[in-house]
Amino acid sequence: MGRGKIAIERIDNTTNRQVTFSKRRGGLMKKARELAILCDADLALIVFSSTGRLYDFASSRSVS
Amino acid sequence: MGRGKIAIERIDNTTNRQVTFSKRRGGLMKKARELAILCDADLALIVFSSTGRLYDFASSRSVS
DNA sequence: GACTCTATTTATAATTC
DNA sequence: TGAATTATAAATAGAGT
Repeated sequence: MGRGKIAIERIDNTTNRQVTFSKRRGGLMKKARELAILCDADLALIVFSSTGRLYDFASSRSVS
Repeated sequence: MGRGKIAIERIDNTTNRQVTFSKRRGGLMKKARELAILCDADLALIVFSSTGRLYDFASSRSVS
């Protein structure tokens, strides 16, 4: 989905893995938010980076 | 991202909303799985449809 | 390491079957 | 409904900053 095609397997290069994590995490959060709004769905998404940092999204109807 | 552009707001038509829910839920789950594999991240995704049905995904490292 | 850019791949809205 | 198709919008891989 970009200049080249990639296989879905662990990215060995650390820098590349971190860049991809940052980009795809943003995309995933955006799509989660869109699904919640478009379809009136209730959802929660929790992501931990490999360094242990936490990122999350929860639709407003979710228990927080 | 399809034949036409849509605004990110609740889809009023019930049939269309259910179809969109099914498609986007699948896409979101796929992207969650890819992020977990590509970036060695730990994540969990929980989705409730407006009818109360539950769908979830958790990477293998997640506590279940 | 967090930005931008853009050629491509991918997801999906509308449609057809 | 429900599954496939297809034209198009959106995400993103790789490169450059």
